[in-house]
Amino acid sequence: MNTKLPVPERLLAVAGDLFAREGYDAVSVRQITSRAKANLGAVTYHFGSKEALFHAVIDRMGTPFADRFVAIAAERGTPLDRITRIVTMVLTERNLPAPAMILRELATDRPLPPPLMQLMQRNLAAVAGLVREGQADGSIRAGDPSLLALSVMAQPFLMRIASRIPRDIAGVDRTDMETQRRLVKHVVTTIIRSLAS
Amino acid sequence: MNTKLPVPERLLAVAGDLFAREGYDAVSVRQITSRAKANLGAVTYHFGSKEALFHAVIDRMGTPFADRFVAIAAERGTPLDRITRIVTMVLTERNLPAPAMILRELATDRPLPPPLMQLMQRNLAAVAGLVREGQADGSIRAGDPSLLALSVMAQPFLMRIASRIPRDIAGVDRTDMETQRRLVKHVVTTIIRSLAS
DNA sequence: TCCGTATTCATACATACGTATGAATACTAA
DNA sequence: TTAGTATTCATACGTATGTATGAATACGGA
Repeated sequence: MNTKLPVPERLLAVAGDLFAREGYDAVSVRQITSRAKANLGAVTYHFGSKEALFHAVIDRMGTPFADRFVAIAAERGTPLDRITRIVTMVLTERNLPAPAMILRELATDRPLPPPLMQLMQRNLAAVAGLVREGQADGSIRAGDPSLLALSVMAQPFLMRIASRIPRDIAGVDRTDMETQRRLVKHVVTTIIRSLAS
Repeated sequence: MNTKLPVPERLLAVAGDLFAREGYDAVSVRQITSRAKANLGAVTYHFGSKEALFHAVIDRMGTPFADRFVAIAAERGTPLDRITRIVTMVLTERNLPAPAMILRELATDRPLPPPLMQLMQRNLAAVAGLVREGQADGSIRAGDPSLLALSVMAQPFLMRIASRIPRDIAGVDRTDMETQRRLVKHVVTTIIRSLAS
């Protein structure tokens, strides 16, 4: 870990990586501080607690993620175009820990961290807005925009983590460039078919 | 926990509940044994280790789950009908811990437990088979059956865990009967639209 | 330079963890 | 009833956990 950066920054980066990959419970404060080349007490000192650091991490990785949603939603193009762009972004962007993080927390009975809730709220609102736009101009079929937004996001989120499923089971392999292009095309086609009126 | 059942049975039941709700790392052997009214050493004695118990739990909850998939796939009706039945089952069945378990493990970088892999393999194979059937009789559009199967399952799996999202964010609320019916209808409609040729 | 605050550091604390141990008890077949 | 195995039980071991403590050091403005 780059020792030039300030300690809280290093902690956020390392913790973000570890939490996203292993989950909150599987990562210890000692792992974080040692990889960040910080003292054991640094988490308590700079963030107050491990949980507070976790929330800060969600915030830090979630804000630019949601910003991308909002930015794409504000671009030019038909609503279906912009939805396609968001879906493609979620599928192809490198180092995008948010989807796995969101799915893991959703799948767990623990109370959702407030920053995670806010993050999902922003993402879904952006997509739901596009759905409403499309419904208004007749390009998207009728239906609850919130539900449709959830349906839209379900596939790219799941496909992203499903790249862990061996190819012989699911036919997904994110490492191969050509396979990835086919995957994006597949997901986009599937989503547009489910949305178009 | 019903003390009439044999200890390994009780351990499987309690551990299944806890692992499904909290995840492997957040559950301790002491929690399991105390709720199962068994001795602390019971996990080691009957299963060998906490991890072995985890695998046994996946196997025990996964087998009937996958059996349902295979059974429905073998029923009468058009392929789209049977896919609809599987999707409805995943969405409405009570006490179905498998989807959350699968999503959480997929979202985590740890090696997938072998029984979980086998479970997904069976589920996806059942759906992919139906897709192939539908492609053969012309009712389902062209496309990689494995990918289409993944696309089909993405929504019910995500919607099941998304019931944790407050209604004002996502419009999902599994507790209300009428809302649930609407949700099933929505998901089924969306999936059929994305599959039909 | 000096002072006061901010940060780092090593270490301690209490608790929790998964597993091992060996004695005690329960059970089953002869 | 007895012998032998299966299971239960309390407890111990070593290690790991998140956080607290107080001394040491670094730093920035007067």
